[in-house]
Amino acid sequence: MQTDAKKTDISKTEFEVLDALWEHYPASANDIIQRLNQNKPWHEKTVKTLLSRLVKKQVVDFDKQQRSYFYFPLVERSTYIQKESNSFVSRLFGGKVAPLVAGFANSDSLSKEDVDELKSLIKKWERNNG
Amino acid sequence: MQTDAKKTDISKTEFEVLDALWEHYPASANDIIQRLNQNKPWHEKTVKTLLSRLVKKQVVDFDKQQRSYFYFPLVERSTYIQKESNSFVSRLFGGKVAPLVAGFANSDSLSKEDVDELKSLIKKWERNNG
DNA sequence: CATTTAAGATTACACCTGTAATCTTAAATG
DNA sequence: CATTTAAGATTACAGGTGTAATCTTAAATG
Repeated sequence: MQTDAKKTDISKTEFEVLDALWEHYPASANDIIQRLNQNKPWHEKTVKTLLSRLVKKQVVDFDKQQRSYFYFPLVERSTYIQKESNSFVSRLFGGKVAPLVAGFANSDSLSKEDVDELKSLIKKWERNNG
Repeated sequence: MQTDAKKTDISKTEFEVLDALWEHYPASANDIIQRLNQNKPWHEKTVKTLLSRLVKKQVVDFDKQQRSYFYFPLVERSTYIQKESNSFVSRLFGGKVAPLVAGFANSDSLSKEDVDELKSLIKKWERNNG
């Protein structure tokens, strides 16, 4: 059995393409290009290159319909996000998420909504673990 | 006036070297190498290359003493960390930190200490903003 | 059916990265 | 002073990345 823990990193631009795909799929390359171009003026060829790379990295696949492909993600956004978050918090905060939040609090980047949501999920955590 | 917003990214390995420097500085290359080698078996040459790249990126500088250099960081860890955190949370969570914490809660990656610290900083936030 | 599109595949290319090895040269040693 | 270190500078080198342009070719069109 292969270790298979292939650290297939997704680059920042690849992530943006993947994110547009997660937004709605299956999607043709043109769908994705249109969605992306509402924010970023990326060349069509660039987006297609990124799609190919995502396919090669086995994080996206497609169904062939006539001449064009209909892409879909092979990983869930939540899964990917969680992995990235863990890795980020490990690298910069020794794995503890609270200091990250503290940084936001200290730089006035914490909104009332954030605080409300935090309070609510703490309450939930305490119901389950307290 | 130059835009100067030069996005000089620091790579992951560069960050590890910088982190060892933040731990204690000024420090000679050998100091840093020793500190790093308690965890990672990096070749001396590799660490020196990374130090040079950090200097070129103007995030580290040094004072020359005899034959060797004494390095020191030009950016504060907290500043760097905060920038990276903002950028990360923007990219993956639309800028809201609470959903990131929610992810940790849902994957059982939230410890009692985390929760206590979160409660305490929420209390503080409410004293200042509530 | 012949020709034009247009989709994806292939190629490009400079810079970044991880990971060192080799080169220079001033300082330490004998 | 001559020679050996050893510190940093320079060079290396195979991927990865951002950003496309060109090539192939099946499908749409006339």
